[in-house]
Order: sequence, then structure tokens, then C-alpha cells
Amino acid sequence: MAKIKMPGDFYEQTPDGNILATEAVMNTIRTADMVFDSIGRMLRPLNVSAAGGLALGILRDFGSMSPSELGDRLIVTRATVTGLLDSLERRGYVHRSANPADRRGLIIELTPAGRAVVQELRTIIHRYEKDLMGGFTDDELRGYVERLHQIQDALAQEQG
Amino acid sequence: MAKIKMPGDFYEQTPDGNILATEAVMNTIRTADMVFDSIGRMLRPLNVSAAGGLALGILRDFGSMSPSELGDRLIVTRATVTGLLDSLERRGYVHRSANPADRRGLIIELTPAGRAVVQELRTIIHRYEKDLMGGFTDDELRGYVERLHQIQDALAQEQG
DNA sequence: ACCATATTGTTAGGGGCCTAATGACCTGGC
DNA sequence: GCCAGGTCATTAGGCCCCTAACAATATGGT
Repeated sequence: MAKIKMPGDFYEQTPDGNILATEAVMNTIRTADMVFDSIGRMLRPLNVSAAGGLALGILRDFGSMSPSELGDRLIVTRATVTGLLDSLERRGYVHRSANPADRRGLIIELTPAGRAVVQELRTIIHRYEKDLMGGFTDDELRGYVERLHQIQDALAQEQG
Repeated sequence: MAKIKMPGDFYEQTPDGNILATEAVMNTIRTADMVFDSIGRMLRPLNVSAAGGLALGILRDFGSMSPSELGDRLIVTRATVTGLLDSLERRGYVHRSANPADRRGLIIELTPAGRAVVQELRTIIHRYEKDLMGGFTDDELRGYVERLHQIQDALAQEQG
């Protein structure tokens, strides 16, 4: 995520502000940041970042693809993918090769080591997710996810 | 936030995973990221980043303080504050001076330009927040914020 | 007084994200 | 066939965040 830590005590409201809206926005970012950091700590022993793990997972599920397509799936620019691949390739989790069908392009493949990391990582993440959300009923989770979708829709609308 | 863009189609579940929990975690991060980016775009004309704006707001509301205290309020390390201040000082929004009471320390002050930016910024942000959350009733917002707090509590517990 | 211990801000190094610019390469329309 | 206008991946430069290590300075206990 484009990151920032949202402080607990936010700054004073302007008279026309809506406290509830402000709190919703602020806590949305703050919560996500905490979750993200926590996942990062959890993945540390595996020698992958959250971003790297996500990329490896996509490569496992969808097969080899170009950096461009990977960027589309990660919702990230091609420039970011270049850096991410540099890092993953250095760790031996991924391999860049030429695309015979298009001399501009590359094909990114998971190495056996990369494939192994995805397995470990998923086990860890899924247990983490279950633990974190364990205090909610399915209905509560469904309601929560729906709110998030509504916010995403509002965002997509006011400026795609 | 430590950021990553969560892709819409997440990777395949492991058999023992809980789809709802995974979706909740994934959408939490994804939504926050979208919101954060959207705020960043909105603040661009003001020549401040979201992090910078937050820092300026804190300085306005709590008065001059040390980089350490600012870091505590922003929930960020001192090292991060150093960089943030470099950036804000370059823009003329903030001023570093020596702390007469402690020769190790500094005191960070808002400049008049910095103070002006805070005003504009808040007007923009509060309107944005109202617009974004305009589709929800107060009760819905309260429920949503409560969920977020519950997740934060769960996070704080399992590893402060 | 004196010294171990803690704190302050900075630097160095590692990621992740973005925009803008670049050269190599496709493609479609003429 | 040719060339304008896309697209591919990369680099350069910016911002934000983190950990680790540093010198300078405080502080508290003996």
C-alpha cells in the first residue's frame, strides 16, 4: 500500500466536517496498515515481502506471464514490477526469460524454490486470517466485506 | 502505510482456509490502499503528501514538538520523521531549531506557509470524507468503525 | 563525581509505490 | 512497404516506511 501510519488522535475537525466520516476514513487506513505490517512481520522468516508473496501467488495460480500482466493483476505499474522482479529474482524465486513471440517482452516463471515458498506462505497466511477474524460471525464478516465493497464502488465512481 | 495493491482476484484458497476471513483481510487492505491513493491525488495540487499533511496537522493542533514526539503521534520511527522533516523543510512548511533545554533535541515549528497549507488541506479532506461516506447512515458508519476497532484490538493482542 | 544505561536525531541500506522519459519493438492504416 | 502511434521493460528521481548502528547528550544510582 501507499503507506502512512494513521495516528490515533487525529487532528481537530473543521466546523463543516463529519466526525463519523473522518473516523471511518482514518480507521480504514489505520487498520489496513496494522494488518499489512503484521503480515509483513509474519512473512519475514520466509524471506519474502508481502508484495513479493502476492506476486508469487499470482504466478502460481495463473502460470507464467509477462511483467505487464503481472502488474495488472497486482494493480501496480510496470516500473514497480521491474523492482519487484529484481528482488524476487535475486532471491531465486522467479526467472525472467525472453518472449519468443514478442521481442519487447519477457516471460516470468516461478522457480521450484518460488513454488515452495508459495506453499509455506499460504499456510501461514490462511491461519493468520482465520485467527484475526476469528472473533466475528460469518454474517458479521459478510457485512463488513460488503461495506468495504461499497466504499470501493464509491471510490471507483468519483474518479476511476 | 506499508503499501501494496491487493489484486481483485486473489490467489486460490488452501483447503483449510476460510474464504470469508481471507476476503475480509484482502479487502481491508485493498480498500485502504484505494482511499489512500485517492487522498494523495487530491492533495497533489497543495504540494504535500498525505504523510506530510498529517504531520502538519499534528503540529498545528498540538503545537511545536520534538521529532520524537511527532514520530510517536504519527506512529512512525524517528528515522522516518527525519526524512519527512527534510521534505517539509525543503518546501518551507516547517522549521527545525535547537532545543535549549536538551542539547540532543530539536523543536519543530510550523511556518506561516505550513499553517496556511493545513487550512486548505482540511477543507479538502473533510469534504472528501463526507462525499466518500455519504452513502452510509450514521448507524452504518458506527458499525463499520466498530468492526475496524475490533480488528485493531485483535491485532494489538496477538502481538503488540 | 562517575559511569552504566537510555534517549535524541541522523545516516546507511532495503523495500515498495509513483511519474516521466527512453529505446526497442508491434501494428494498423494508407 | 512505411510510418505514426501504441506497448514493453527499464531507468532516474521522489516519497514513505523500516531496521541497525552511531555520536552526542541526559539521567539515575552508587
